[in-house]
Amino acid sequence: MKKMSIKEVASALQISTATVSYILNGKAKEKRISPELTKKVTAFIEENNFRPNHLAKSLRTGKTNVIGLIVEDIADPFFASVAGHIENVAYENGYKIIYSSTKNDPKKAKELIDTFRDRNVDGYIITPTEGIDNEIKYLIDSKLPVVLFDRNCNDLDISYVGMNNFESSYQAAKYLISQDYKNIAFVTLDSVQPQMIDRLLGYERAIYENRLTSFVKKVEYRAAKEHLIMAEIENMLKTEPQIDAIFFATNYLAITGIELLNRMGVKIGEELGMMVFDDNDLFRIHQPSISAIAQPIQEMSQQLINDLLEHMQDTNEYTNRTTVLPAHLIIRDSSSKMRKNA
Amino acid sequence: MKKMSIKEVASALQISTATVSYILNGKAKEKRISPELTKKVTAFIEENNFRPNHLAKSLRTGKTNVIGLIVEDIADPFFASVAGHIENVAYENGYKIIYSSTKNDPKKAKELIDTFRDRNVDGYIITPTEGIDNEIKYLIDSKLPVVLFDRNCNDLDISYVGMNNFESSYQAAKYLISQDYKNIAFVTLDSVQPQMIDRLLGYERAIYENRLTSFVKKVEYRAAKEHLIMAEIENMLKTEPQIDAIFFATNYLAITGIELLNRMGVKIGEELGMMVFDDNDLFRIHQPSISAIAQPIQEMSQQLINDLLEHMQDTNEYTNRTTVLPAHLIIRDSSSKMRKNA
DNA sequence: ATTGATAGCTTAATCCTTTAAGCTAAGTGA
DNA sequence: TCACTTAGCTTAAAGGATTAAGCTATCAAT
Repeated sequence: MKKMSIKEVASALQISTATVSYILNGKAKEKRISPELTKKVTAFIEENNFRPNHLAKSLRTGKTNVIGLIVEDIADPFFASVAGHIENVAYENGYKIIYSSTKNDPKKAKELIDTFRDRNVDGYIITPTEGIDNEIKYLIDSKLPVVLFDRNCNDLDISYVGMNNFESSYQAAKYLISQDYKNIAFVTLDSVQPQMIDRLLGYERAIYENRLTSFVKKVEYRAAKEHLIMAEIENMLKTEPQIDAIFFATNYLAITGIELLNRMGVKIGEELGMMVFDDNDLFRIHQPSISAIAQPIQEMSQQLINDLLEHMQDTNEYTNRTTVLPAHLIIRDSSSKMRKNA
Repeated sequence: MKKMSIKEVASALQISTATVSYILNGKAKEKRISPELTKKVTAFIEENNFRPNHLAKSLRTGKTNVIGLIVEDIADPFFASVAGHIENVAYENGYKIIYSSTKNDPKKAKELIDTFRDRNVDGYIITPTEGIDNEIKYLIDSKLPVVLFDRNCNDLDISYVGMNNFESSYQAAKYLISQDYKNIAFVTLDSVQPQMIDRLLGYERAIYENRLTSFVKKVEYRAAKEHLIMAEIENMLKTEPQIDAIFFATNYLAITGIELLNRMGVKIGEELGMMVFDDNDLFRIHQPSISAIAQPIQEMSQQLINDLLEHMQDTNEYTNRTTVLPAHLIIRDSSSKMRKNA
């Protein structure tokens, strides 16, 4: 059973395809199609369950009603959650989402942007990798709606939604200090990503302001190499036994770290304070529970998709905006003064 | 800078669009285009960075190279992980993925299938909701490649990939029994989804085989209603104090349950054995660590996308297959005899 | 010289919509 | 009666590819 075309609808009703098209697109009045005919056509379409061919429509109009979502890794709960939120709003507005993961590989990121261009997506949501500014600039120059997310490209005039990494990190570190921790280590990725650098700087500012010593451990993250990370952290703790708290710059570093500490028999909270960037069920449920900086996922997603929709609606009037949302500092047991009782 | 069309390529080189098209599609030899001309055209295309319009191509050929992925919730780590695996393989084969979440709402699921049809996706991966058999049957009847996932529709002749819920549940319950737990409660959703029923039946079989008493608690899951679930579980534990182990039928039920038990001060592992369907970082790291049945995500995803690709490659030769993969029973501290020392 | 085959292309229909421009009949005003 | 409007459509080009069928020149064989 082949799909019906607008042509068949037209010939069945002995009218032209233009008329059908106008009616389909709600331009009946504007094009002065009589209400009677409009009703007749609508009824026929309903009855025969006719659905216009989206491809032909897109070819003609240049609009696909598809949003391209390029994230670091769709399997990461953070990005998956964003994908979920975005989807809700997008679907309400008639947009579908096509996703892909860069795995933080600039080459793959470039390919993805190219592919999405080829596919004529109407708008882009991108977590940029390093060295991808040119591709993004190219999109902007082509007047294509783009919103960056999670990481900014400082040199571009473009919409961006993210959180205040520097400030949150600074506040979190300050909180640890207020709890009388004196030697706070910062475990982060060996990365030049702006958000990672901001997190580090926020920590360092709090440390310097309080005339404390900074202990920064940069580890290289590679899938399935957790034991290497553990070794590095263990080594740091042994070399610098004065460390009394650890601030993890990411979720998965913390998970690896917690596993190590459990294995080492170090009592989190009592012997070692802890703070983590990016919350997780695990941190809430762990005993003792672990303090975290929760990204405002819901708010960011909402802003993201709103910006993009607005941009897609009127490409000319839209002006870029940078939205930096505050994170939620969630204080739990791992960073309380509990350890003093030890 | 408008995008170049095949027409412009042709006229620039003073040849016909057909020639260009044949060369683009690797049919140069077959169509006896001379190697010189082929080279010339390839060079021109390369130089001017010409990329054919995918929409036009799709309109003509009827192929979009897009796979529709319909899951319960893309934000759920399980489905997100599947999405990640599928993406890898799909992209290698030139397919893009468009996703959406049913939220287990049959009405939404139907709409999604319709929308994907409208968009001419080449193949479908679906976690069906209840009452959606007709829509899926319609897809099959239209010779569209579909692979079901996670939950089967028993009445349809269709490819399916899932795990052995009954067997895994049975084995897990048997393991608990072997550890001398005598009163094992099963906490599950009040759902008629086949995989949930299988999990329950697996548990019950192990219970009956060992002449034990079954304690089944069915709770209604609704977002942000965790406290209701907690109340129900707490009530059960108070009414039936003889319960010495809990088997949670899903990940998030267990997370809620653990939170409650921590709050109640019940010592997991020592006072109460525990087993969970569907693994999670949390269960590995929790102290004591919590036993779980890990879904074979990687294997399922691989099978899923392979089946679908094969089906899409030759719709006629392909025959449906049902793949039921074994789960991984991961024994951790929460279900060892440790409690006997208490 | 004629036929046939083959290499090496081209022509033009087709996929299905959208939409600017045009056409016809009826009604209005002078 | 004639010129103009207006209502209510229709015509046909365009969007950018694919592909069956056809065309021409060359060369070999008879």
